[in-house]
Amino acid sequence: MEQDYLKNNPLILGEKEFLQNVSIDNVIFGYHEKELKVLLQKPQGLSKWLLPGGYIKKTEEISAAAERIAKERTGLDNLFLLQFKSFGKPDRLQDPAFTPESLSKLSNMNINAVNWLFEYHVSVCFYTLTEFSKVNPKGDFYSEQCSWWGINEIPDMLFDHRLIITEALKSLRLHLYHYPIGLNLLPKKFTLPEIHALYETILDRELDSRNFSKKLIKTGIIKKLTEKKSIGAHRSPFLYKFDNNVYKEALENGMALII
Amino acid sequence: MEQDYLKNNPLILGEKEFLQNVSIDNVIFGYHEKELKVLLQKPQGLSKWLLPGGYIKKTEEISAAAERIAKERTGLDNLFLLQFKSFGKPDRLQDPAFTPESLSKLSNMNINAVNWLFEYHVSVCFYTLTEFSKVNPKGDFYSEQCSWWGINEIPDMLFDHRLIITEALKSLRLHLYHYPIGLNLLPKKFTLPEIHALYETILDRELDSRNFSKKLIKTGIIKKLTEKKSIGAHRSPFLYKFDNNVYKEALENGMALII
DNA sequence: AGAATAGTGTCTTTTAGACAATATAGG
DNA sequence: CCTATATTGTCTAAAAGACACTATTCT
Repeated sequence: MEQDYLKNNPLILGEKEFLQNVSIDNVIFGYHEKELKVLLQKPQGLSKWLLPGGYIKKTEEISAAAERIAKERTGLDNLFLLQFKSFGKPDRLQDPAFTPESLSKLSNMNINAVNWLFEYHVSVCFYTLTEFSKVNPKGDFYSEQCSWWGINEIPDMLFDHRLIITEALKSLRLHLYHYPIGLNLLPKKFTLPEIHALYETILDRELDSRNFSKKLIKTGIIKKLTEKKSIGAHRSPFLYKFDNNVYKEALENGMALII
Repeated sequence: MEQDYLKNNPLILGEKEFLQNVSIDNVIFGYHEKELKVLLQKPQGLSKWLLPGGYIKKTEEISAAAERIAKERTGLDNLFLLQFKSFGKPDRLQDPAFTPESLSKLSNMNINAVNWLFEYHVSVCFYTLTEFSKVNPKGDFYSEQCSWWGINEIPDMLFDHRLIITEALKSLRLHLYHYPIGLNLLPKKFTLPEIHALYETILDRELDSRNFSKKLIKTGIIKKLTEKKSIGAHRSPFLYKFDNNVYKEALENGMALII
């Protein structure tokens, strides 16, 4: 991991290897037991937090760059990243916490103010949603910390990264009405209460369980199994699984789920 | 106009003034009398057509760049441009029709293969919709032609510009279900048959006129006037206008219009 | 009067939304 | 038997969708 990041280190490779004036930022949402969180990093020596982001190699597509960056910077793999918006303002990267001094200290290199990293970068942003209890995010070489933050408790962020998170959340919620989610998020076999809680958490509002089940089942996207899940006490709920064909079709062409 | 473009000419100013590896492309849809068209340019000496696009100055936001570029390259002003997607693949700009020779000929300058213009550019794309009968698009200094093309008769396009048009059209159609359109497109006072035709044209399908009117009026976004429009023969339809407050609110927070 | 287009109403089916009692498994 | 949770049905209101006749204006 660390080797990977050093091997691809923009501070070392610089503008020979990477595109200039464009960058990638990933908003990685994590869900677990009715909690929606977002994965953030804190560079050593800086006081603010950062989205896991990076630069695009001259040889790769932007979507591939987003995946590589997510892996290198957090250790998370096989994320289903969706591009949602690009951000570009001349002063995006001007932040009192991000200076040649802080960056020099962080990297143990001599970074000066005309370094390309301080230039105006247009950031192409992606978001994804994953199960955060199973994954163990690892910060990279430069990150002092890499951790999940509750969506309502975002710490002080560098640059315009708070805005980017807000926009990503908007996109995620809009997405929910047109496309299926949950495949990479719930266990292969899951219960109705589980997927119900997932939707409630993302939308941050209550959904009538009777109406929710009716609608979701009517889309044909989930199939009831004969098995039940045995949880600690009381009644064991039936298990369901996604119908892969319907799911794939809905991902490509959209679906109507008015919840 | 020509002076403006020369003043801002990327071929002359180059990487000192503009961001590298990022560009803007605008998909300008035009509507008039049941026809949906898109504005394309053909550079002198090239055999393929191009979206009006350009580069971002180091001092401007991407949205401002999109507006400036639209104006410089087509003469169109006050367009309501919406960012819809960014495109980035290493070989995006590799096209047998786009070579140092063709560009040299086009610009009367000596452009060689290592010029920054041939590098991998991530294109941030915007689209807009305008009335094409009122506007007289002017090509810029480098464009031999600048003209409207029917949405189903797109000519041979340079680079990935055909894909960009396809994606823009998808976005426009999706947009139609969530946001109002027409304010910059129809005359201030318009008739029900006119706005009906507009929606039918964009969606490329028939909409029952009775149901369409009912739904549109129920949203409160249009108001009936007492005047009628007199068109050549037969019955004169009533005029309507948009309710500016409702329209603005719907633009910001979305609306439900299931048509 | 006739032709062409604008404008509008009703019925049926589907969907949304509100609402709570019953069934079941584990203790 | 008790408790906690899963599951499911009905009613009403609203909306969607199918459908065609009447009104008006101009010629």
